[in-house]
Amino acid sequence: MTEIARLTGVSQPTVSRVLNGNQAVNPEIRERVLACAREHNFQPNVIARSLAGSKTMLLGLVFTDISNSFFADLEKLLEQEAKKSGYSVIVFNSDYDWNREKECLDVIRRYRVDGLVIVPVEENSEKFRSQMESLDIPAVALTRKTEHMDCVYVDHVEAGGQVGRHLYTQGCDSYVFVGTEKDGKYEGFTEALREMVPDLETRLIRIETKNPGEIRRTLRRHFEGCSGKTGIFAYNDRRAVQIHGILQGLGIEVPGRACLVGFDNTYICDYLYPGLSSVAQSNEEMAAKAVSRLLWKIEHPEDTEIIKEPIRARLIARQSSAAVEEDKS
Amino acid sequence: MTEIARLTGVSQPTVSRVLNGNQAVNPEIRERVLACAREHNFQPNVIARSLAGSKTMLLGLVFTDISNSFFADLEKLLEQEAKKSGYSVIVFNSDYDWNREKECLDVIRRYRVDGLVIVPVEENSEKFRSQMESLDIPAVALTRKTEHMDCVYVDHVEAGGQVGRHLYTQGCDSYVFVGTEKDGKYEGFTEALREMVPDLETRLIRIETKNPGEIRRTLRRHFEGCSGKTGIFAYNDRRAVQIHGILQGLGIEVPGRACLVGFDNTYICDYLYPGLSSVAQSNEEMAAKAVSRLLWKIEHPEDTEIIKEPIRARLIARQSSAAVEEDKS
DNA sequence: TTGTAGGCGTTATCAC
DNA sequence: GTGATAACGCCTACAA
Repeated sequence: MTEIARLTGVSQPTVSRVLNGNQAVNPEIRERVLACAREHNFQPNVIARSLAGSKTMLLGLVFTDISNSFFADLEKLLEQEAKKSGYSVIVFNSDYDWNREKECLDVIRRYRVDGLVIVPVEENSEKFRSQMESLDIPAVALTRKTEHMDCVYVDHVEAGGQVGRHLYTQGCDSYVFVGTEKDGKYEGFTEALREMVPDLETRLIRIETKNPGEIRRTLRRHFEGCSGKTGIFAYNDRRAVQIHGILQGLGIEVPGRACLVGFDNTYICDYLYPGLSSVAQSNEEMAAKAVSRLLWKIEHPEDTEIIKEPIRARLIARQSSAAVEEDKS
Repeated sequence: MTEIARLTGVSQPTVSRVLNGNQAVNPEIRERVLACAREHNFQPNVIARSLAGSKTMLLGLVFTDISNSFFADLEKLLEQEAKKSGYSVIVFNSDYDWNREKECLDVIRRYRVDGLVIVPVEENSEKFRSQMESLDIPAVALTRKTEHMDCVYVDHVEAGGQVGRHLYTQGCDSYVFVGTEKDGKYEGFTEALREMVPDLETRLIRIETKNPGEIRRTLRRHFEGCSGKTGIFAYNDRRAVQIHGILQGLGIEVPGRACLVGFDNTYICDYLYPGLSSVAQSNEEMAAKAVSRLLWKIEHPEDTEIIKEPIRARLIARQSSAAVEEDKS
């Protein structure tokens, strides 16, 4: 910048004014400066600007595991949204590990980012709460419902309910949930079913293990012991694909004997045969809401209100949970 | 920092020395300062440090599309590697678009990152070359073989050869390549096959479209017209899964009538039924080599040598390309 | 409209 | 060993 000032024979602040479009500058000088800047492909030093201005134009992004394509997709969208307002993102992975998460937050503090979007490892632990408080940076939790800070998340309970009603409607009379008990999807799933299936307890099993052999044995036992149609709900598509493969190996027809529903609605749903029903979360919406809320907080630090923004998911039904066998024309 | 100096009754530069472990400081003062820093959970302002020191401890990462899980995986590994040396990463997506790539590079320049890892949109175009030159930052190209700059990439030609030989060995007598002609995998695949199959031209088709209907028709026609075993090689797992689904829909047994091989060896390979053979690129190795090379260049700016680092992939054979039908016990 | 002066939070280079 | 002092590149007054 000083260099440009020297070359154009004006003072450095004048160059600054021109480049920032501030105030009024002599049109002639403006042109001269702009030309020179273009010629040298001048890019202002954001670091210096940050130091002087106190805004870094950086957003910190902390994921649990960006190699999970669901988060990868979010990162892309968040970056896009941030870019619209001139922000760049600095990205971290906590690997579902508290200590790493803390390390990430420390580094984030060192960089004096203007805001933070985080997928917490343990969203409602006291540890996390106090860490976020001591951080004291505008922040939004993504994907998880938090009590003590702003959050944008998909309503898993409601989504689980959708899946429960769907599978019931497809004529299923026994059910399998693949995932953990603590999952909101499980809660919503079972709640919805209980309304229609009085003796649900005897008709529902839950599979938590990831061990293929164990899953295989459990499913075989299940299907040997019942003749009706079974509705299977897996907590994500990855899991659903695994179940799908195991069912094929066991010779259980989908959707003939088992209706299968996944979660995340990833590309694989269309590629699998039969097409995998899945619950679509609108990542675009989540990313947009998270960033816009964050920017608002950055610009209005006085506003300490905590906003919880649940986003409704929607079930995309495909052949894997169709009531009738599709024709293969 | 000044604050800590005030609280501990020493000068600010002294605090700096303590915190950086520089030089010799009075042990007593050292302890006092460290204690105070810990108490206030002091994190040095990297921005200011960058301005003064001229190192930002930032690496720029430019991907074509991080929502592709292959790149997402790389991002995670790159970040891990960078972190080992105290670097953080600032992440961009070019979306396979020249202009966006240029925008990313501009922003990267503004942040005065110490180094850059980039997956180029068009690795050997003149445009890209000149952009990288004018950037004038230590940089390494990832995934693509570049002539004018350092690169770390998987040897696709060699990998394609492995697949060709494998499918031939499995007893295939006709072949399908799914992907573009310009792909190194195609080159290696056909070269290897040509050595063993004299009339390859009549036994090989290539599918480039992503349209499921078109693919389906092409494959149906192919299998109606030949009775032997067909080897199918898809340029990535995503594509392979699609083909896999279409084959199932057509009632073509895998690996009975068709042997299928994908590329990237993603999680899905184990989950699919039958398990999908695939080529594993060592992302760990790529990430580690890219970062270590980059750090070396950062520390030795005088070294202008260009190093090309091809990495060998390896074929992971699973049931989808097994010579014999597996037993379903 | 433009230039001068001071400061952002560090590091580095001096004297003391 | 330690404390002044001058950068680093920019922004924001304020003065001209």
